[in-house]
Amino acid sequence: MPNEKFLGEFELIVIGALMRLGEEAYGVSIINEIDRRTGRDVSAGALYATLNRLEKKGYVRAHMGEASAVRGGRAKRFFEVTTEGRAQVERSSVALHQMMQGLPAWIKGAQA
Amino acid sequence: MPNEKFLGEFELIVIGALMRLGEEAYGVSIINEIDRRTGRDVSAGALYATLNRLEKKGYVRAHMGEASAVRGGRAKRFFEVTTEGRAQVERSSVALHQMMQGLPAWIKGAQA
DNA sequence: TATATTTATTCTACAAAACAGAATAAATGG
DNA sequence: CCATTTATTCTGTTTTGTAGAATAAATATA
Repeated sequence: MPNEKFLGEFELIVIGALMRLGEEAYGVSIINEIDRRTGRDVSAGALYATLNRLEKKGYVRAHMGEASAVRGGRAKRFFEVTTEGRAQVERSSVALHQMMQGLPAWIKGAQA
Repeated sequence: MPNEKFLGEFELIVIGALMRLGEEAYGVSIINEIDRRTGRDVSAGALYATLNRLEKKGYVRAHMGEASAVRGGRAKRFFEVTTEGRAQVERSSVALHQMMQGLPAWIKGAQA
């Protein structure tokens, strides 16, 4: 029984943010990136819950940052997408596009 | 506080199927269309639950079909996307694309 | 060196979405 | 009538999505 599941909508958004941020991806920067790109106001709790689930599933990997805070404050936990995670994004991407491609409501979004 | 929510991943898939099927959209044909396009094996229960939820939110509208079954069997319940529903697809589409556009895992899906 | 401040993550709880399988319904051919 | 066919509804569970309070760790400073 091969991999049968697809990523959820928010999971996709979160992984997208990780991919864009690269090295810089941690809690606050992820929240900001999502807000910048989608106008979505994500709470910390919501984000970490999703991040932890994705980690448990092996789609993202985490590591603690150096204690190099410039101004005070707790250490950061950085995240990156795994190869598995990337594959899942592709799977979901394909499914979504196969279903939506050519539909006006979808295309319009694509070029906005 | 205007409309702040986005469609779920499966909701998007289902509405996509409705848009493609047009007049022909009802339980079984929707399940088949989703399978054809995404390889996803959707159970009747899962589909109707989603359809009903979307109806409650005003994103799809339903009407019973004529009693014109060719071979026996219960009447069909046909579904169509509302203007509101179409707008929601667009909203989700924009958000998703803003976040994913340009990422290899997303683009690859688009042209597959 | 206490403690206020800053930055960030974890915890707790709950609502919504996704999903399966059994039950039920309605139609018709025999 | 009753078996068969086609389709929807019901019931229950798991997974995702979400917020807000609590907690943690670091540093500046009184």
